[in-house]
Amino acid sequence: MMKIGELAERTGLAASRIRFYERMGLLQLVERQANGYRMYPPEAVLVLNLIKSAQDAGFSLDELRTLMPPDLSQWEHDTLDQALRDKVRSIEALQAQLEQSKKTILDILAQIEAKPEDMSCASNAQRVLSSLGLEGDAPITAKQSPGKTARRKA
Amino acid sequence: MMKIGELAERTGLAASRIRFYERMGLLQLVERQANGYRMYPPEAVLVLNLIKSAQDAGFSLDELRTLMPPDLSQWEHDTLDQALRDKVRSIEALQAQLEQSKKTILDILAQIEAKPEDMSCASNAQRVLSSLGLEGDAPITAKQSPGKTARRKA
DNA sequence: GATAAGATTAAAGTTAAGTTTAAGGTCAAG
DNA sequence: CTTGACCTTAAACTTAACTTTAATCTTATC
Repeated sequence: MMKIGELAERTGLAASRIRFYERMGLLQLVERQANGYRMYPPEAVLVLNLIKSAQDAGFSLDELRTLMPPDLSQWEHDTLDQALRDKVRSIEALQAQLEQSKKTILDILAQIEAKPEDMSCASNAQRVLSSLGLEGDAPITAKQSPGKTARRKA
Repeated sequence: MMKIGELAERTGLAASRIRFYERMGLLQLVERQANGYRMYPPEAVLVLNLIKSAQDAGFSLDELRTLMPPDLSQWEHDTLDQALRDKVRSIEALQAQLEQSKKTILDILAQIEAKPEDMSCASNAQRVLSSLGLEGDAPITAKQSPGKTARRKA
């Protein structure tokens, strides 16, 4: 059993962040001493690292709250299983999108490099902009729900 | 030349968002009529679509503000070029990270599937958790700056 | 001329994921 | 018995990227 400072040190998370996760219902794995101090079992390190990994994998805290087991022994198998499969699919979607973004950027770079010596920057800019196929999404009908992807890394 | 409503329709962005971009200094490409209405040239569609694409590629509005040309003809070649190259690198970093996240999740799935018939859910949870190499980052020295990656798609 | 659609503004609200602050308890060491 | 490190809480603050609201003006249409 350890106090919050040690848990913070062992996970690399700020103590405030650990308390925040507890408030958000993500970390039930905690007891209180007589003096009010939080005491954590060693598994709390695993759980917090799992939370970190899951966040990096694109899970929001909100998603995690519905998925994380309250006491490490109540994993709801089917829910969890489905969520993991969903997440793999959404990671794959993001990967595809990133690949596309990368291509777009590389295209832009190529276009810029390919600027004719005698062309003005202004014309080149026009040329580059117009040649990118940035015609937009034709927002004719409904917006499809975008699906969660990656968080920014704070 | 078009009014904001048409530009909104043509780009799929809410008018409030277009005004917001202007306030943020991202869209100088706008004039005012005698009545106060904003009027946009057709290129504004290109610029906004470029902003959208760049956002999807992981540029923050802040980054974009320093990169977007005020009038389509002042691209600072070297700055822009470098920013694009940087962004490609950070996209590649995010791709690698996503690949890792995906592997982790697939590992977890495999572990869950591999649960021995006679093992309790609790023990299986323990087994899965402990076998993931979630040992944390050994936050011994400094935090390296994480580098910008992808935005969430709103 | 009334109504409605669409434009304007400033200012306030929203969400996520925390951090920071203020005001205080607890505990080991000297 | 005081100092300093570490713990507690509630509440306020932060940042990004917008949206919403409220109050007003313009323009086109019936």
